[in-house]
Amino acid sequence: MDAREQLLQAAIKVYSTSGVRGATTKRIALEANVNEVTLFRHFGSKEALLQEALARSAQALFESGLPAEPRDPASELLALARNHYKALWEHRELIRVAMGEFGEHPESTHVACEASARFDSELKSYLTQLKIQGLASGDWDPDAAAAMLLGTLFSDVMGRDCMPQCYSLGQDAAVVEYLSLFLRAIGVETAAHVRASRSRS
Amino acid sequence: MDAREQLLQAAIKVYSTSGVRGATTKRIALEANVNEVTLFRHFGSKEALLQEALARSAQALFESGLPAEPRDPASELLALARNHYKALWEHRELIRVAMGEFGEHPESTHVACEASARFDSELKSYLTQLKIQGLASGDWDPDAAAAMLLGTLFSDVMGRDCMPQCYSLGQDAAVVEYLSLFLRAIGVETAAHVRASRSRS
DNA sequence: CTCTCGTGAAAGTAAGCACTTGCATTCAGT
DNA sequence: ACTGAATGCAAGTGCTTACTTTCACGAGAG
Repeated sequence: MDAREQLLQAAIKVYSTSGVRGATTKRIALEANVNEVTLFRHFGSKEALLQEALARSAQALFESGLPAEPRDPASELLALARNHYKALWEHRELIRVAMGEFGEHPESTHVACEASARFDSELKSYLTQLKIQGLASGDWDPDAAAAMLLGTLFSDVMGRDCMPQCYSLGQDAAVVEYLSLFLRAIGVETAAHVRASRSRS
Repeated sequence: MDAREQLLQAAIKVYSTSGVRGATTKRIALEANVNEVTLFRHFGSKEALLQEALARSAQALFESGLPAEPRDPASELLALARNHYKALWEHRELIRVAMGEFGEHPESTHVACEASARFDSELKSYLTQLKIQGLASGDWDPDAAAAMLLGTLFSDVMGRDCMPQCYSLGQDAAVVEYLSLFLRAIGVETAAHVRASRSRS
């Protein structure tokens, strides 16, 4: 196995549970089944290793998959919500730790923030299109609406294992409920679509 | 000044920016304008100090102020949202750091989680009452709705300084928009109330 | 005046940290 | 068979950490 690759993976793993200060070169090397010296031979410093590992992880996190032209908002948004939720869930420890270290190491979270912002802006233009094409009704703000949908998914993921007593619904059922509420909020008609897909889960 | 009190305050301050590992006894003592030895004389260990400081902070964070019987849902919920948002905003660094260390020190976040859960459950029963009394319409789940409202506020606070480019609206305007969307989602009639109060901000 | 109590200052201890050095081993390419 | 690159291992360096020990000082209570 490639020592370099194993070190990168081990680095994210250890960082995800313990942060920058907790991710000691010893622990990373141990996790990678590699000698600690090898770490320095490949990356020069702990900081360089973490930076490379984090940048790589942040890359693949966000994919909206939203069409430029809305056709069936209910099901398109449901697909978006499900995919985004899943991605968030799988990286929740990493996200939590990275957010916690935003105060001290803003540069390391910067990549992730930018990716997330791009995602947010795609959703905004989609929602704006919805209003223009008359597929949604009411006097709401697309920026606020996008923040609401993504924020709801985000905080479900963040909260679900810290305070499970707040989440009586299963994960997919919750996502479907969120979307149903959201569609009513932005005045999208066919809530029946969403209800139907609930039984699929 | 009381050395003990100054140490407690300094502890939260340093912890909020650097976490457990970053909050060294030296830094805390310096921030408190107190000799490092005094820290140990009062609290015995760094861990004990942090535990006491965090427990005290978590206490005062959540106050719903929601009436048991809903009378004017739109304005009652707006007041709730504004107060909650303000409380979250003031403690955002602390919350971020504590969340980031949930993986390693779940016990220290436990107090905060419980307080937050109590808050959530108050909102849930309020929303359930809304449905029972016919002040809200539609087939929505109170648990999901509560998670949606609180989650939206929470993630606005968490995201606003990490990715400001996503938040075009000011803070109060955003809260008002969120609430307006939320009221439509749960089918509460008098959105006019909320719109009117927007100009107040 | 004295005694105690809270504090500061300086020094030290044992452990852990990132990182280095030197040498032995293995293994692929020629 | 020889070379060179990648790795492991043991030891060590200089710094920081939590925490201790010792001594000195000042104020308030008896």
